[in-house]
This record gives sequence, structure tokens and C-alpha cells, in this order.
Amino acid sequence: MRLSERKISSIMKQRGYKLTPQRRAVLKIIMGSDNHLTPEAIYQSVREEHQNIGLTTIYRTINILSELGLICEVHTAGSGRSYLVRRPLEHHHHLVCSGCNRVVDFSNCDLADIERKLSEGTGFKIEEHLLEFVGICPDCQQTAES
Amino acid sequence: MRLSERKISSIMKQRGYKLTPQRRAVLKIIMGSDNHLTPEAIYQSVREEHQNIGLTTIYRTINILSELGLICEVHTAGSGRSYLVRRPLEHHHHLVCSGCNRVVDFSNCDLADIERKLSEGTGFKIEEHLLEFVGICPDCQQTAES
DNA sequence: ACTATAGATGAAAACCTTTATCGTTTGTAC
DNA sequence: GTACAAACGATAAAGGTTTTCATCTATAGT
Ligand SMILES: [Zn+2]
Ligand SMILES: [Zn+2]
Ligand SMILES: [Zn+2]
Ligand SMILES: [Zn+2]
Repeated sequence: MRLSERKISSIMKQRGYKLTPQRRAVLKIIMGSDNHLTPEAIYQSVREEHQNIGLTTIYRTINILSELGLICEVHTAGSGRSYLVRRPLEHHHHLVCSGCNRVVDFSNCDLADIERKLSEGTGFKIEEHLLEFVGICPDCQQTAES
Repeated sequence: MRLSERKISSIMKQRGYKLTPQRRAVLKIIMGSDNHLTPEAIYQSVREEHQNIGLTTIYRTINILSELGLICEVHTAGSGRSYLVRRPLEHHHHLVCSGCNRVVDFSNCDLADIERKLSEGTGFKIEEHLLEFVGICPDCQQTAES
């Protein structure tokens, strides 16, 4: 299942958050991009159409979306945070282009075996895992060659 | 192979860095802990014996150790950085306790299959991966029960 | 429509983490 | 021991994120 603006709107309202024009503008930018975006980048993009919005509102909106599980954070993006809209709702991971920040989602993470062995070997009760791949996308490979 | 203080000392000198008392003190704290430590935590620990050291020196030392590949960074540690000494020198990953920050290293990460499939499916040239597990260690499980 | 209420906004200040600056101190090589 | 480069600590500066607060909606009840 993928997230539509309608669905996001309904989730937010259900949890007591209003879908204001500012939040709609932030959502539009995040949903319209294939790349992961920093708060500053979102700010700059939103500002092109909505020049009065404050950076504070960007952060507030990001934090809400994150709390509701509607956006994904990328961890291999250097210092600082970077987000993109949650495209598959189910458990998944990211393949990130180090050239243009494009993100491809994938769901076939088969870590159950490793997880079980690790758990048996260490006695840890494993709660979550973080898996991300970094590479160069076809477009950026071409750009690099030419 | 594991890193001894002697080995680290030789690597640092070879790369033009002096092993000062301050750096030795930072190393002692990092090497003496099974947990990942934030710069601030390292600062506090080092200060107990070396009360005049500056936070700047902690950061400078961490950055050198990181550049030389002598420490590992943990990515699932919330906001901000956290480090521990690099115990296996070869490629490896971390299992982190969310209770006490203890870290267990493991080397049998078998992501080659996933990586090949991903590469074929997307056309990405994959350069690196990030894999980390989070769980509760046996000690913290007991603490939680009692 | 009018008002009351709760929530959201933007500007500014505060906060926290990390890095740069600079005068002084320390290690190392001769 | 002297000379030199490197490292130190204090402080300031730079980023990035959150708090504060007065103002401004949006919504619901009248
Ligand atoms: Zn995602
Ligand atoms: Zn790319
Ligand atoms: Zn490690
Ligand atoms: Zn633990």
C-alpha cells in the first residue's frame, strides 16, 4: 500500500493534527521528491511557493510526520537528518544514491537467519535492525563517465 | 587481529600524530569500555583523572581516531555521535544494547546475495552498506524482570 | 454570523553539539 | 639545551534544532 495525500490527511486528523496549508505545502514537497531531503532543503523548496513559512514550522511538521511513521529517515546521509515520504507502508529498507540522493525502497530484507544466530550466540533479545545500502544510480554513473 | 595500545600508538606516530598524555587518556577510556560513548561521556570520564582536559581535545582526538579507522561509530544511538574502539580490524557490524549501550561485534554479515539482486534490479553500483542490530543484552533483560 | 477555545504559526531567543581561532605550552629531533 | 612543529585549553563562532510567546486561524457551539 502506498500513502496518498488523502490517507495522510486522514491519519493526521485522526491523531488530532490539523492539515493546515503550511503542512500541506511541506507534504507536497516531500511526496513530490524521489530524494531524501534535509529540513533546510525542504524549507528552501517550500519557500518558493509559500514565502512566509518559518523554518520552525518545517521542523514541527517533520517531527509530527516522523512520530506518525509517515516519513522515513535516511542514516547514511552524512551529518544531520534527511527524510523522504514513506512509500511502502510495510517494513522496508533503502538504497541511496550518493550522487543525487535518490532513494529506492526494497522489502526483501532477509535478516531473520542472521538475527536468530546472533540472538542465540549472544543472549540478546533483538528488537530492531538498521540496513541501508549506498551506491551510484544509473543516471549518476552516466554523468560520471561523460 | 585486535588493537592494542602499542599498535594504535605506532599507527598514530606513523601518520604524524603524537601520542600525548591527553590522547592516551582518551584512548584509555575508549578502549576500556564495552559501550559506545558520546564525546560528552568521554569528556566526563577522562575528566575524572585528567581534570584540566578541554572538550576540544576530546573532539580532536576522536576525529583523528576516526580518520585512522581506529574507532567505530554507532548509528542507532539517537541524535549525536557515539563511538567505541575498533575491536576487529576487518569489516564487521554491531549489535547494540538499548539499555546499557553495550556493543557486540559480529563479522558474518552475508549481504552479498541481497546486494547482487539489488544491483541487478536497480542498476545501482553499490558501494557500501550499513547494518546494525539493536536489542537488550542478558544483563539488562534481568534488570528489567526484577 | 458571533464568540470561545484549542491548536498552529512566525520571529526571536535559547540550546546543544561541533568546529575555528589564537596565544601558550609541550614533545621531539638535532 | 635549543628550535620547531604540533598540540593544548579557553573562548568565540558556527550549525542545527527546540522553546518561548504573542498573534493568528480553524473549528464547534451558540
Ligand atoms: Zn522508506
Ligand atoms: Zn544518482
Ligand atoms: Zn566495531
Ligand atoms: Zn544492556
